[in-house]
Amino acid sequence: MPEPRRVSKAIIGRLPVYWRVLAEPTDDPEQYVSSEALAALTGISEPTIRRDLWTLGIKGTRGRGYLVPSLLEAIGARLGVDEDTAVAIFGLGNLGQALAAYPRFAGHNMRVELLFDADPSKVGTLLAGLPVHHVDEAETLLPQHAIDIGIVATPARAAQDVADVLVHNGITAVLNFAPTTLEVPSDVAVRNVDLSVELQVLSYYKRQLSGNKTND
Amino acid sequence: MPEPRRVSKAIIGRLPVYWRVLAEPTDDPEQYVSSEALAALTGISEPTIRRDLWTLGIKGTRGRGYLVPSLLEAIGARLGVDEDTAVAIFGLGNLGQALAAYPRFAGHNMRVELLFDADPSKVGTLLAGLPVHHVDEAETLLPQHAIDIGIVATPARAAQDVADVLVHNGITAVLNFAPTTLEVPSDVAVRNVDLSVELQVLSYYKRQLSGNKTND
DNA sequence: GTTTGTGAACCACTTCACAGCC
DNA sequence: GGCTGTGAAGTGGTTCACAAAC
Repeated sequence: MPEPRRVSKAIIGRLPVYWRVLAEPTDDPEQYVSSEALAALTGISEPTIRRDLWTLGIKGTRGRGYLVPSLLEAIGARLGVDEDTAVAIFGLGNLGQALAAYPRFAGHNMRVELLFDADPSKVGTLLAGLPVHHVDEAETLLPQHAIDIGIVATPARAAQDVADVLVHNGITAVLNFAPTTLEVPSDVAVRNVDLSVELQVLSYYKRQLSGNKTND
Repeated sequence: MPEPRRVSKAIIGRLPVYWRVLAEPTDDPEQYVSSEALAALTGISEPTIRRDLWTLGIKGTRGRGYLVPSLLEAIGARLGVDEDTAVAIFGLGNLGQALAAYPRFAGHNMRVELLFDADPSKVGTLLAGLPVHHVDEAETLLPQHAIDIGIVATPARAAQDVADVLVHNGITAVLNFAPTTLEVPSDVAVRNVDLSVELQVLSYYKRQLSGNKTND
């Protein structure tokens, strides 16, 4: 029996959140979790949770909830958390260095495998135990490593060039921290994280909220 | 004349992107920009752009497009980019330090004003020209500074406590980098940036894309 | 009693398509 | 000819509400 419906983009964005709260080790490991309990932990509404799990073909038990281990297993399988994922980071300014040292890669079967920068004074140094390569070497190094995800942490002006190299080497998943829009073929997935965008959005809501007691 | 329709959440998320490409200094400053040109620069579809600007009450000129300076002005006013915004950062690990040094705050009339950490060895040191305070001092220091946005860059286990302090001191905008769901009153805006979530989503799409050469 | 499962209704957002104006 | 303005249509996603199952 295949799952009843197509797994939408919105659901994919929530799966890691479900996985995060379920994978968290608790000192009181409950066998079952209800949509109500999950809603409290994730901030996602109960009906949405039930609909999501139903869409994924995950079966619960009426009166009890969903069996936690099988839930984790099903969601983890969707996300491919058991597969090793290799990451290359481009741009080792403050942010890139922080990313290279990010401790949570390991807990997600992900490992940083290649580091690139354009600054000659950084090339050849070690960062988090890895050598820093010049970005011009990417064209030769990327094919030698089976990189799954490219992280762009360069200044905006360099980001498109990096994206082009990634695309040229068949990488289909890009996490972009540069404040610019990357142009890539439609078969490449890009997620943008732009601090300025987030701050401006918050700035907007802050103004709305401070002057206005009514919500939404 | 007020705008024809309510400005939706989706539109607010796009405004900073419009603003980013429009504010970028170009060596050939065109007077007018069409929805087609904006679409090429932002990756947002033409009909969506026209609808967004119409919703904001921004008028274009048929046959020409939108006048760039007035567009910038109107969008900037919505976002409140001309108002000074003060930011406090909690948690000065690799990420927090990178954020404290982030150069783009200034270009957005934002300034980092308070730094907090729980590590006594960091307290009292200077970071990006600012003294690091112990997080326990937040309760007294936050009221003394008119902080608009709180940034949470602590480990997950400390994040909720920080959020509680922020809420208690009337801060209504929070940018959360900790991999956890913050519980806040409904009149507080929270934006979550979780690296693990982004990577897992990309991991999902990468698997979808690599096995499937046919376009969607 | 509790909690899932799920069609139907609802709501939000995007796109169409073309009239209106430059 | 070029591009905006906008009602109408379409699509996608969320919530309702209650029957079914434990």
